[in-house]
Amino acid sequence: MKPSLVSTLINQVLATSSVLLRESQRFFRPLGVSEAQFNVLNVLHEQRAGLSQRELSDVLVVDRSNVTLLLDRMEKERWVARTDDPADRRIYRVTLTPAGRKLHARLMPLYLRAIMEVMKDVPEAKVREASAVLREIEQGVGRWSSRQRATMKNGNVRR
Amino acid sequence: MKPSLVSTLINQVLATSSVLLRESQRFFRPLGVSEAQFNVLNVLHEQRAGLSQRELSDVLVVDRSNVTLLLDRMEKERWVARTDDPADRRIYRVTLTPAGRKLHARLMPLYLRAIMEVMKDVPEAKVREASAVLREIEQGVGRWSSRQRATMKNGNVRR
DNA sequence: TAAGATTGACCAGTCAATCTTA
DNA sequence: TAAGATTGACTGGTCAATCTTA
Repeated sequence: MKPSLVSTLINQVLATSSVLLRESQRFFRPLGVSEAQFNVLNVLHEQRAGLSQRELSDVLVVDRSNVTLLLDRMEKERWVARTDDPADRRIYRVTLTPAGRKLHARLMPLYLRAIMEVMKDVPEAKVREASAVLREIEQGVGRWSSRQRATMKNGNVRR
Repeated sequence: MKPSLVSTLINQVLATSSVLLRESQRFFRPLGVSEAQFNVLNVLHEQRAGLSQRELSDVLVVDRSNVTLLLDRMEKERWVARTDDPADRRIYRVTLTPAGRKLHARLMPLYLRAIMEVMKDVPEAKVREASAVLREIEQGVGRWSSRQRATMKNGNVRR
């Protein structure tokens, strides 16, 4: 495998995602939410019982500290609620409010229509294939990352 | 084509890129640069004559205003230089300094080794295929975006 | 008029340090 | 000790407005 090929794919992933992020921001902005907030709506919509902030940060692949600020803004808009967990007082259960559900119900069809429009020329088999490769990359990065951390912990010796 | 399939791929692109960004930040940080700065080094390395900030923002797919700040920090480290364009006084030609080239030469092999390690189990054909699909998505988004802008300009009438 | 660069206000992400509770 | 949430300092991204030059 040639390094240039691999490098091209990595760059392509980053470029595509950067374009996706930019356009989805432009798409959501006039609708009153950010792309990150839409993700939160999506995740919580599937989790009627709510999630802890820690769980949210894992699903969203962002730092815990960032979830705090994201939820602060969404709580101010009354789209999500932090309620105390009855069993563990360290934890908030984060849930959608009725307003949050309503917002999600309004945005989802618009979003789906837009991405179907974008992808209408790509055959289904290719879509499946690409998803699978990306998943492999994600896992590869995960393995690489844990190996790195292990190396660091062991003292990172040079000789 | 089912919307859920498309939606899955989009989410996968965003998740993979988010993991890539996070890990490459952790990778570059101890080396003294950010991921965005490494990209700048890469782009300028291929362009001995230098680029305007506008051209840089197009290649990097970021806003012009952001290039200003990025270069401010890199100029302070003496990795890049802004020189006046002899033909157009509005423009800076941005080039790598010798220190910038040296840094690039030091980082590139480390980076290539890391991504080869990450991708070593993915067959070459799949890598090519995935690149192609992502390129199609990127183009699809581009087309969608221009159509949106055109619609906005025409007054965005409801009836 | 338009195009390149900058500035200011904002959102989103990271990390390191701290507080509270398990 | 460890885990969940928060805070503060920082980078990186967007947009809108402004300044200078074409």
